Amino acid sequence: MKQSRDMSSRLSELGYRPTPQRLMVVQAVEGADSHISAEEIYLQVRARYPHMNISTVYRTLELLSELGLVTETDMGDGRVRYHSMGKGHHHHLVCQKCGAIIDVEESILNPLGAEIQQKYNFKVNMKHVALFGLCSKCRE
Amino acid sequence: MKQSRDMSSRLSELGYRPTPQRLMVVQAVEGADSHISAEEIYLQVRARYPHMNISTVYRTLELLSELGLVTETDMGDGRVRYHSMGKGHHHHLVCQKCGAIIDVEESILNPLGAEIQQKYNFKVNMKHVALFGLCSKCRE
DNA sequence: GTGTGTGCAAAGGCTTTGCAATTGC
DNA sequence: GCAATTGCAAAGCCTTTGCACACAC
Repeated sequence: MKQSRDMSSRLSELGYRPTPQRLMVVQAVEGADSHISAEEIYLQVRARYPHMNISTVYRTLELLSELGLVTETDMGDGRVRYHSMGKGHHHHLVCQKCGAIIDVEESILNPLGAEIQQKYNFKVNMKHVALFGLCSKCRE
Repeated sequence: MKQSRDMSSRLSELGYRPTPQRLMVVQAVEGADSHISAEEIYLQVRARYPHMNISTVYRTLELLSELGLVTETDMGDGRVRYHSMGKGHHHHLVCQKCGAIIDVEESILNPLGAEIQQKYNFKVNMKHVALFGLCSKCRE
């Protein structure tokens, strides 16, 4: 997995050890179809490596997040979800009724971001956007 | 307070008792300058009514929220904040560095909402939007 | 060796729940 | 009187922290 190798070397470059635990967390994040929670990562990694500990998962995610290698998004369900920066990002529409999560192309928010930057001198973090509402099914 | 009277009659209309506890929670939400947390409401109400209990606050807020009388917003700090629907709403820019919360006029999101509705048939809940990023001070 | 990283267990913060007692209609 | 509502205490959920051990360099 090329991405993981990148992350691995990225870690050593920055003076962090690319430990097996860290690499397994990285792989889980990169292997996930979509945003993945700490617990999901934990369960996935633990299947291969039973000693894995949930605090290590959290600590690794915190580190990766600080380094800008993964993003954290709160989908409104009381837990944080993680996503690999390397995979390109997009935004999310979260249905408040059925919980469906719909991915949205990134560019759709650009005009809004530009306007907010201009009017409020506020730089919107475009890696961290979730909008809530009602999906097509639930609107019927 | 006119709003509170409205809420009070609203509650009885719908078959819910306008108990003192509920009315005090309503007043606290309406009296707040901005979004207020459950704990802030609790402390405020308890100052006048020492028996008040935090679970009653949560239960009341849940009810008010179901009835569409207050909105819940997660500002990304791990707790939910509440806002009276009667006071008109706006959106928020939350600085990820200093935590500042900047109010944004509601209309700024209208074009985006329209586009999402058209392209994804998803109805964005415009009462529930917070965008994260860096405020002007922290960008320097 | 020395500092970095891990595992474990415990605590932390916010929110929810079970249940008996109380209240309002 | 009866259902709705409250207070209390306990639990629940996700996440963080303290500390001793283990590991890498």
